Amino acid sequence: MRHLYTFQLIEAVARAGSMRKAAEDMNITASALNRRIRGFEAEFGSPLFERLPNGVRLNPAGELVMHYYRASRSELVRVQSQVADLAGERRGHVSIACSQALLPYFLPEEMARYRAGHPGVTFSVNVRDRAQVEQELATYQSDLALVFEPIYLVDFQVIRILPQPVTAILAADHPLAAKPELRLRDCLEHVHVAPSSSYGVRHLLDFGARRIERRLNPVVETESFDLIRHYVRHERAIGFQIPIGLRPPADGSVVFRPVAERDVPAGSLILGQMRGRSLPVASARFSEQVAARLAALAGETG
Amino acid sequence: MRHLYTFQLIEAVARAGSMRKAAEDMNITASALNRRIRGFEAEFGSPLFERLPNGVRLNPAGELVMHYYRASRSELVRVQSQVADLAGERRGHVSIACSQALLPYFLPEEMARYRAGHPGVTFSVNVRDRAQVEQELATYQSDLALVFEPIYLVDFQVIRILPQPVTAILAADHPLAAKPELRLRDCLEHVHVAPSSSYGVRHLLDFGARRIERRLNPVVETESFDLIRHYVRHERAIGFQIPIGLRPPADGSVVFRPVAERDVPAGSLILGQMRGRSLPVASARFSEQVAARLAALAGETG
DNA sequence: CGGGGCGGTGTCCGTTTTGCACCGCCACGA
DNA sequence: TCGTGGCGGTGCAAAACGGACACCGCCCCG
Repeated sequence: MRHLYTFQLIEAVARAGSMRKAAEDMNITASALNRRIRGFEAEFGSPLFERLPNGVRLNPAGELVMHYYRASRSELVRVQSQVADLAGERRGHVSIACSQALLPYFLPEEMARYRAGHPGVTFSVNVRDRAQVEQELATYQSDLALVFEPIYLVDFQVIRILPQPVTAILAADHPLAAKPELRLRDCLEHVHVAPSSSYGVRHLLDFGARRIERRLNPVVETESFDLIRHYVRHERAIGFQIPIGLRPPADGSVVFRPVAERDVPAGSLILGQMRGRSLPVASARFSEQVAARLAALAGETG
Repeated sequence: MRHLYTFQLIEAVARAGSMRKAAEDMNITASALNRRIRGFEAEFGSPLFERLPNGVRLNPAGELVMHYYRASRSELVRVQSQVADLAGERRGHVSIACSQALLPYFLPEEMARYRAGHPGVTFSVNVRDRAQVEQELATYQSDLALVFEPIYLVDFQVIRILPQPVTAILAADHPLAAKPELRLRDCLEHVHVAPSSSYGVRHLLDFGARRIERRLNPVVETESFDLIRHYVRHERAIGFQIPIGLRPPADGSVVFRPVAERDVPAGSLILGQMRGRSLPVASARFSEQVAARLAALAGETG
């Protein structure tokens, strides 16, 4: 939309940290860019950038303006999607920031189910750290977040919570596989593999271990839940994951056992959005579907 | 702000109902206006107006766009006022839609008190019908509403309520002045003057009268509370008003007596804003001051 | 059946914006 | 210490954009 072009330029400058670089990114000359920025600053009534010897940086006023721009832009695409909706087009786009555990089963199923009813709707899925999620929403890069144990602050608005106990993954012939529920102490005494510390599951495990004055000692530490899941087939190790990311394999070679909640507290899978924002129709509908599904899952187990 | 100029034109067209009239209002030619509108429609992806033989009218898409524009514009002035605020300027503007009863004492006092601390802040006060208030807020023409018995719907967000019993105004030597509280029946048997039916006080009186199967029979019916207040000095009549609009005159010629609440229910004076909107700093601060004052008044009487 | 008001278009022209060349400034490194 | 390269900013000419004017077809109404 052309009426936001100046803001687009401002954003580019803020991102590049220099007018010349931003000008190149936006395929205009530095002088034209410079003039637009100064023009806007004059019209707005206050500078948006600190001029430094080696570039520029947004000042507080600039931050506010950028916030206005992002909100404004997202609001506009919402209006456009509403208009498309009332023209009966049923088109739209949903962007989701999510945790890795949602990738194998939950999200593909939900997206396919939604697309079955709304073939015009497209999706983008961004895997994000539990710490990055809030900013992802705040900068309007994603409409929805579906995250395990997010570190959430004021701007994060919870739509629905699903408790997820930490679950151990073991080979079917692992000695501990006989028990219906595992104690953390037992797990730590066996060879185990764990996600790296930026993940919620690891956070909960570390918390539980500290309580009994023990530490995790993973033989493999990785960012990939996939790797963990497959590793337990090769060495008799214990992996950890949350139920929503797990389905028992057809051959029965791997089994899942909950870790006792008195040892490791259950975490929460949270569906959320940016506080106070009204989502585009497609995102709002999809969010309702997911919320309903989470509610159903909560009903099954609890 | 220049980047919203097209929307300004769209608004003018929507208001005028015709491009040519709007063009005249905006001091450009109809052709230029026409092209901007069509240009925007093309860029936006959908027409905003129904073309009728004798003009144009906003279609639903256009309504949505106008809403976006108004929200966007108000958001921008909010950002500007925030920037002014962080520059320590303490400037700003507060617009209030209010009922007539607030005009003589409450609002002047509150505005003066606020301006004593913030001399850079200016006010606009719009007297509005209790039915018009919501739209006033929804179109961002006023930031705040301070109204007696508003007809409020979803978009109206209540900040604070102050109960206001209907109060009779009589000459000090009126026969009923001897009683500390008046019954509605007694009032109706005397000569009385009343506000016209669009006012909350009248609404409550009518309601009370219907309950005892009587009707108001005012010898003077007027939109002016001032007129009512002064009329009771000239003929021995009973007028009606709410306490916040009344101060006993120094000469004691006129007295106020509450009407029994079992006859006429107390109404509510309501401070509100548009739901979900974040107000400019000045308006938000003023709203806090008024809310605190209303709370203090509620404490005194209740 | 014509006149007046409406939205829309073709053409011209002025204003605005852009690109190019260049300035002064500052940090950095030979 | 003195280039040197990158930075933001500016003067000037060319290009692009948007507005004004004249005019079209349409429809309502007298």
